[in-house]
Amino acid sequence: MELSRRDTILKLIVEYFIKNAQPVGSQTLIQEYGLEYSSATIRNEMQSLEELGYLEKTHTSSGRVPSSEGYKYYIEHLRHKDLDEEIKYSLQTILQEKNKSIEDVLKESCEILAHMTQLASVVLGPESDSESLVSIQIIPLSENSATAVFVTDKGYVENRTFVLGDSVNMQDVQKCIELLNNRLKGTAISKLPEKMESIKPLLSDYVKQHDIIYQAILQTFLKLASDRINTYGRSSLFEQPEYSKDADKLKKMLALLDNPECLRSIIADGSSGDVEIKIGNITDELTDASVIRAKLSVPGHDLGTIALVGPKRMDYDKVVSALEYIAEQLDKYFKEEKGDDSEDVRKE
Amino acid sequence: MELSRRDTILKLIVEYFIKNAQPVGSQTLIQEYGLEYSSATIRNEMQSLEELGYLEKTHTSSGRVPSSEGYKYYIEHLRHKDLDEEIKYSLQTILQEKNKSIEDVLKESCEILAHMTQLASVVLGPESDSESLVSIQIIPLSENSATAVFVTDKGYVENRTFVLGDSVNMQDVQKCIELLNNRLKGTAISKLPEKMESIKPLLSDYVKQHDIIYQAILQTFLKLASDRINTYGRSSLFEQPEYSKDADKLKKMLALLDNPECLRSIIADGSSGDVEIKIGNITDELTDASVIRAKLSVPGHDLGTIALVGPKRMDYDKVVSALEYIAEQLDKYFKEEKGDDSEDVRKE
DNA sequence: AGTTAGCACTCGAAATAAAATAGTGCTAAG
DNA sequence: CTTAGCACTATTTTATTTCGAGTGCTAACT
Repeated sequence: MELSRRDTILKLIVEYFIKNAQPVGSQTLIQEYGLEYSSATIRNEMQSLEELGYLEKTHTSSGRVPSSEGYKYYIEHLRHKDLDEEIKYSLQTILQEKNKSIEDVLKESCEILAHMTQLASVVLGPESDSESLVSIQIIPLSENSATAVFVTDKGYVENRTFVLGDSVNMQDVQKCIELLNNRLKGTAISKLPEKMESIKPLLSDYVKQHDIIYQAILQTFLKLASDRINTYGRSSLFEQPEYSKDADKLKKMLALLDNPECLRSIIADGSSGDVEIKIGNITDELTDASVIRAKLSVPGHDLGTIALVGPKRMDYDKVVSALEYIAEQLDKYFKEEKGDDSEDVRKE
Repeated sequence: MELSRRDTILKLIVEYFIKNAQPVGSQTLIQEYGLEYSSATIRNEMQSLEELGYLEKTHTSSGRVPSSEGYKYYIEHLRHKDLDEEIKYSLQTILQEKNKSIEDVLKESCEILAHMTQLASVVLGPESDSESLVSIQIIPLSENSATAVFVTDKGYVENRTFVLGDSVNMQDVQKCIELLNNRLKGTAISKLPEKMESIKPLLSDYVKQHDIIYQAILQTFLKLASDRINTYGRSSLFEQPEYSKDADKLKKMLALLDNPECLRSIIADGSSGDVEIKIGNITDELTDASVIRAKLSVPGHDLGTIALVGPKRMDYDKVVSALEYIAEQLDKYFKEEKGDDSEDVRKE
């Protein structure tokens, strides 16, 4: 489909700006892309586009820069939608590996993405009520220590070491773990801390140093139930002129990436399924950053969320295409692999 | 002990510069610390100190700045050596918690340190030949997946998920793990990959899809044997004027922190025991950074290494005192806790 | 009616010049 | 040995100029 002159100009401005991080003037557009219109015509179109809210000026006599609305329009109507071959190939390799936990697949995909897009990426574990405890194992390490391993149905593992001595002994820990295994298998990890509360009396009848052990296990459960969030490619952000030229902005951005709660609140909300995009005004502090987010799931199963974070000026086409590709491939993979078992999966 | 006039002046210059990141002039010293000597006298001393190699000038008519030698002299002869109460208290809380793996204790200590000193901190796991495999457990997650958990004697846990299907079945994985458990218990994690090689033939007689499983487990072993390295408080570095005013320097620093191999090579070498300090010329790129490192161990047992990384101008007194305190407390803790079992420990 | 050449005008960035500041080193006197 | 006094130096700050990329508008052109 042929684009209108106006759309062509908007598209080129967005793409030039994404690439060069410089406001775009009418002259530039002609030189760079050999547009057939005169600079005055282009200026007129630019003026209209500005009135429509798609472009902005940094000062009275500067070139134009896309507004948040401009990016949004670009993403919806103008982007190419074809995924960079290099990214596709890299992701393919990772997504097709069997015997890897989803955790690891998402992690590695995000590393790739961060590297290829020069943005920071974030992986947020699945919601804690769609993940349940499968088993607790106790493994003696030496005469005086043992580690307890907690495994969830998503293949996530958490562990806690007990140093035995006057205050704690092996039998007690073992009894305790046995009891918990019986009582807690299949419990959603978000429910573990409260269920633990109800088991407390039982424990105290049964085990000598119940309080120390109880506290330790409760802590582990809290950790298990809290969001697992990891970031990658922080240092990629240096390559972005927005940040390499403005230390303060970079600082705020990295502060966000270092703050799990805040990051979570930005990335977690929103519905499952499609790729979602927030342009500008990510937080009160970060008014010119963007977040692109994909919540990955197979029907009824939350697999976690991945997101890319960076300056408002980012290659939306590339990022959106890549995230869509990941979502699609994971979907395909689960349909294939599970096959007829899928019934069982959906029941949970 | 009274310090000589020269030492007093050097001490004050180092401390002023550490605090304010500004070259120190004779006038400043008088105003700030009420020194009894005239500015000319101080200038003369400064000149001598410069000739001795302890001070430097940034340009002909600037104030003085400590040289690497100057810092070294300060650390050896002039620092206060008393640990900040706040740091001490925070560390105490962490170091006294029982039932926590060393891994976690070091991690949390480093987080505290990074925060309190405004530096980045690094934890490097113990050397891989002083850590051995204790057990492998296989835990079914659902009809078509299972996770294998690998535990070391230091309480470190690694895991790998197997998706069952056409290519892999439960019996095979189970048989495999059983075999490995029998053969590999007690093996140093650095030796696992090569020992695995020798087991390969056995496996192929025994298990159908040995190759896929073999590869997966080998990968896990490699991961287990590779250095575990984590960094904390990267963003603290922004508070340092060295980095907030020089994006390029910051970039290089963060690149180092993002590069596990390079970081390892800087932090890992050197002997066990004392706190070691490298001032300036950390890498070819980072000529004005410093690293302070403490390899923590109980006799015969490497517990890992922690390090603080930052600009050459850092509060050496605070950092060294804190690291010494951690080393000392861990030592005490292990002596207490292990008690008469210490014989057994030393044998390994 | 839509397009374009021409031109005055705007604002920021880069270059230049001037002033202010914080320091040194040296000399000569106390 | 210490220090007051002073000439000298380099950086930082501030002010001034110049330059250029870009706009908006008007009037002519197709």
